[in-house]
Amino acid sequence: MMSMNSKQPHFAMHPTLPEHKYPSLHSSSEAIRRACLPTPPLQSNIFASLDETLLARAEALAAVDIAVSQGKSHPFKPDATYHTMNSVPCTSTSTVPLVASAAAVVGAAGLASICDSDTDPRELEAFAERFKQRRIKLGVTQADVGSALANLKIPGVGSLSQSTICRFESLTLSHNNMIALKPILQAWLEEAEGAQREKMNKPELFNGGEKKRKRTSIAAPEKRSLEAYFAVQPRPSSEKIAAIAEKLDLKKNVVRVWFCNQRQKQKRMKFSATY
DNA sequence: ATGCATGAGGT
DNA sequence: CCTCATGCATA
Repeated sequence: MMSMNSKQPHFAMHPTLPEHKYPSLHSSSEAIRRACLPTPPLQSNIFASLDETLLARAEALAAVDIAVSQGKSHPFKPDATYHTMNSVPCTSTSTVPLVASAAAVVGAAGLASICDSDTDPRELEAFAERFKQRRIKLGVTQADVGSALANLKIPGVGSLSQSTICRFESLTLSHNNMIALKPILQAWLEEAEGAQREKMNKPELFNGGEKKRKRTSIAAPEKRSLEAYFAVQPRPSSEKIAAIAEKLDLKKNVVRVWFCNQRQKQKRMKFSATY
């Protein structure tokens, strides 16, 4: 009845990304990344047979894990910046569908060519910082930037949430995501600074929804167990997920999503290289 | 700032 | 069912 009718005006976001603008965020880059990956080693069959052993083992590990108190256990480091991740030998020379002439539009410096400098982690890091600094100077919040993006009228680009802007600034997005967003945010920045020079800007607001979504909260003990399982098998089968879900008394889908999110987390720029 | 969730596109 | 980009809700 009222499960999920109208949330927010889903502008033209992901579903309509004109694949002739940015290095198609999906498929291609995926293959490239995999090709560049060092080693996709074991961890598949060894655990196949001993399920129960695995679970027990993992929980035991979890216990030890917390006892030692994060000495080096999990792959995440909240402070690990990605400089060592320069493993981007994938010559970016392929994805440049020349949009040059459109330079007159936004001001010639926006989303034109995608050169090495745009894919360089260091450059992205530097840009993210400059971006935040200038954004603040403009007196604009992350949320403001997000909604203002829709005013740029860039084909295929709609608004973004405060979450995404925040993640961009803190580099907690995938490398590819950073690369795709950079030109857009850069265009906004220039636009905003130019507009301010003249007069003022016009903040954009949109409707207040109805229908709240509830966020499941996984308790610390369960989370520890999940982390332990994850350390041993990041991609459990449906059956294993079910087993884990039952042991931890969580809904199977919650567990499945938790693993998905955990995998994504590992791939974020800030965490990917250092572990 | 970040945890859990959704949906599109791919296997 | 997965990966990825994103977002709502919330600490």
